[in-house]
Order: sequence, then structure tokens, then C-alpha cells
Amino acid sequence: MPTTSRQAERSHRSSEALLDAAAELISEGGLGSMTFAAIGDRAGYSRGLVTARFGSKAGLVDALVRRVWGRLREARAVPLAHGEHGLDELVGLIAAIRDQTSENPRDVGALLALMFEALGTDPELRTRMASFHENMRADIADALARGIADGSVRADVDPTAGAVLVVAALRGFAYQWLLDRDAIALEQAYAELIDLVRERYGADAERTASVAR
Amino acid sequence: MPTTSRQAERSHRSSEALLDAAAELISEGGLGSMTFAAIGDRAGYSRGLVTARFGSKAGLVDALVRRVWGRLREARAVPLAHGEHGLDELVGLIAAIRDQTSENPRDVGALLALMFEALGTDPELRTRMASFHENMRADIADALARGIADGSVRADVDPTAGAVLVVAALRGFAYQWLLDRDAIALEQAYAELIDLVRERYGADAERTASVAR
DNA sequence: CATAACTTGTTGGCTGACAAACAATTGTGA
DNA sequence: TCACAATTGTTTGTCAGCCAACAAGTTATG
Repeated sequence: MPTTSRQAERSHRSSEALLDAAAELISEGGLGSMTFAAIGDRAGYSRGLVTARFGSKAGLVDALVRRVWGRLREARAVPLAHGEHGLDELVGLIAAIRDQTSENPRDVGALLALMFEALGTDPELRTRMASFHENMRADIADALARGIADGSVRADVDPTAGAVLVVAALRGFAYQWLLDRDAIALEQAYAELIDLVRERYGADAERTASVAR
Repeated sequence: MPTTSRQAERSHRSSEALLDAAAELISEGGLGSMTFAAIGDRAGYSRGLVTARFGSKAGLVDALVRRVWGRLREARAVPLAHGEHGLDELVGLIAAIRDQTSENPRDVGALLALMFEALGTDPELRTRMASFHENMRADIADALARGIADGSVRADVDPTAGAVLVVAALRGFAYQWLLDRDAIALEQAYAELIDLVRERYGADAERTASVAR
């Protein structure tokens, strides 16, 4: 007999299919186009299964965010664990986001769309995303501050302002990409940002050398 | 007798009040919280006046975008008309956006919220904002290219990549600001961006000098 | 009195939520 | 091993709430 019962496997399959469909829909048209009927249609199940499985729309979004964050955290754990210098750590973070976006555009796109959706009516989503970005800025500012201490970052850099700028660039890339996927060369954009970080925040960057990709 | 009749004045007043209320609501909670009833309530009129005046929700959004864009275009015409060098023109554009945001946060906030809302279901809004950003990137890339020609911008700068980055920073600042207005020092963020543009794209920037604000 | 400005009543469509029914799977006792 | 009950998974029916849109009516202006 299998370690997972046929029932468990069945429900697991359907849950994944529902979450996949939900991610696709959010990524394409925001929460507005993520209706129970649309999810069921796309996943090949009925509209009623979503509430049966996730309780409510909020529960579904919660499960979706958990799944995506879990995967991303897994992928990002590697570059962050190496105890690199502050500057390299920041560059590694940006590169990890770049890689995740190209490897798993559906989930990342859904998470990004949810971030922008957080500007809307739902106060819960809003505070959640607000604190997420606050933490992200704090992490980046931390990396810059550590970089100043270890000599990899210029001493006159303002870590807070740098964090706001880096986060802004990341979200701004994502926004332009979601708005018109064909108009933005994401790889090139991330390359420009990494190069910029090295040139502007790095302690020993040569101005001429930094332009080469 | 007045050049504008009392009737015209009356309808003009109510239209403005409705648009003001709509802008506030969008800025606060996106299109989702901009319901006819809410607009009427806040403007001090009935829910029915909006359709009577603007025909439909789309018409209202259209009128709102027109009004805000008109005002911004007016304000931005000055810095762009001077025929400056490419780099100064770009810096002027960023400064103009900065000034508009601090002078008229309600309208600018509404326009920004609409930009992010464009990721949602409405295809008309989406294409509209997509082409707006395409034009914006083209303008910035143009300014950079002209700057290369007139010697104010480094010759090895990629205008396209620079345009994507600048637009990303602008939208990213706005996103973080709309998400949590207290967490972001907008003035400082814009200062960082202007400084960055001068240092990274400028032809004759001194690395140490560029940090001073 | 006529026309413009504005309000209130109403309707139809869409959505999330829940409940009841139906179907597949699993456990249990003989 | 087999029947049958309990459980889990899934679907369909239905309802209440919200909203944009329109229409008919009311008030202000000319």
C-alpha cells in the first residue's frame, strides 16, 4: 500500500491544480479576474471546490502566498547562507530574484501582482505587504551597513536611501514587466541594476570597468 | 451679468467636486473603493449624478485622467521647454515629477494608483498605461541619447536600459509610498535618484562630489 | 413655462458563501 | 474476502449583497 492514500493524493492533486490556476489568473489579471468559477474552470474542477478546500477567498490567497514564499525562501536560502561581504550579499539577493523570475514566472508573477493589488481595498493584504517591504528594506540596509563595516561598500553611502532605491528598482521592473511583458527585457534590466549597485555602492569599483556587462 | 451662467457654474462646481472625490477614493483604495455611492457621499451629492455627468464609470476615469494629465503637462512644460542638455533635461523631468507629487499629492496619487490598477482586469486601462510608459521610456532614452550627442552623458551609456531603470525607480518609489506613506521619505528618494543619474550617466561627474546633496 | 441640474427608485448581472446532494475511497466485522 | 457503514472528496443549487446603469421624478435656473 502506498505511503499516501489515494484520497490524500487526489485532494493534493486538486489543491495544486487550484493553486496553479489561481496563480495564473492573478498573474494575468489581478485578484479581480480570480473568481471561483474561473479557477474551477481552468483547473478542471467545479467552482465549489475552492471554498471546500480553502474556506474562503482570503484562505486561498493565504495558501497561495505561503506556497510561493516557501519556494522562494528555499531558493534564496543558498545565496544568503554564504556569509559573503555586504555588497556581494546584496548583489546575490538581486540575482536570486532575477533567477526566480525567469525560472518560475507564473508564481513570481502572481506574487508581484498581489503586491500591487495590495494598494487596493483589502486592508489585511495591505498591511501584510507593507511589513514585507519594510523587512526587505531593512535587510538591504543591513547588508549595505555590513558592507561599510567590512569595506566592500563605500563609507559615505546612506544604507536607508540605498535600500529604498533598490526595492524601487525591483518593483519598478516588475511593474513594467507585468504591464507589458514584451516591452521589457528583464534580464538586461537586472543586469543594469546589479551593475549600478556595484558602481554606486561598491568601495573599489572602477568607473569605466563597471559599464561592461 | 456674469460671463458664465449660474447654471454652468453650478454644474462645473459639482463636476469638480465629483472628480475630487473620485481622485481621493482611488488614491486611498484603488478603483475598487471608487463606487458611485462613495463618490456622491464624499462630494456631497447623490450617487446618480456621476452617471448623469460622465455617462459611465469609464467616462469618469477618462475625465479624471484627462484632468490630472492636463495639469501635469502644464507644470512640466516649463522645464522641458528650455532646450537644456540631455542630462539636465532628464534631471529636470525627475524634479518636476517630485515637485508635482509634493504639491498635489491627491491627483498624483490617484494617477499612480490608476497606473497600478492597470495591471488588473480592464484591458482599456491596461493598453493606455502600457503605451504611456512606452512613450515615457522613449522620451527618457531620447534625452539620454541627446545627452551623449551633446556631451553631457557618458558615451558608453545604454539609453534604453537607462530609461527602464529610471522609470522603474519612479514607479517603485510611488509604489512604496502608496503602500505605506509614512515609511518612505519621498524627497530623499528622489534626491538619491537624481544624484544617481548624475553620477552614473553624467559625463563629467566626480565620484566623490556626487554624494553631496 | 421650459430647460438644465440633480435625486430617488429600480433592475439585472456578477460574486462569495454556504448547504445539500452525489461520488469515490477507506475502515470494519463477520 | 465481502458487504456495508463512515469518511473524505467533489458538484450543483441557491441566496444575499454589492454594484453600474438607466429611468422616472423633483428641484433649481432662465
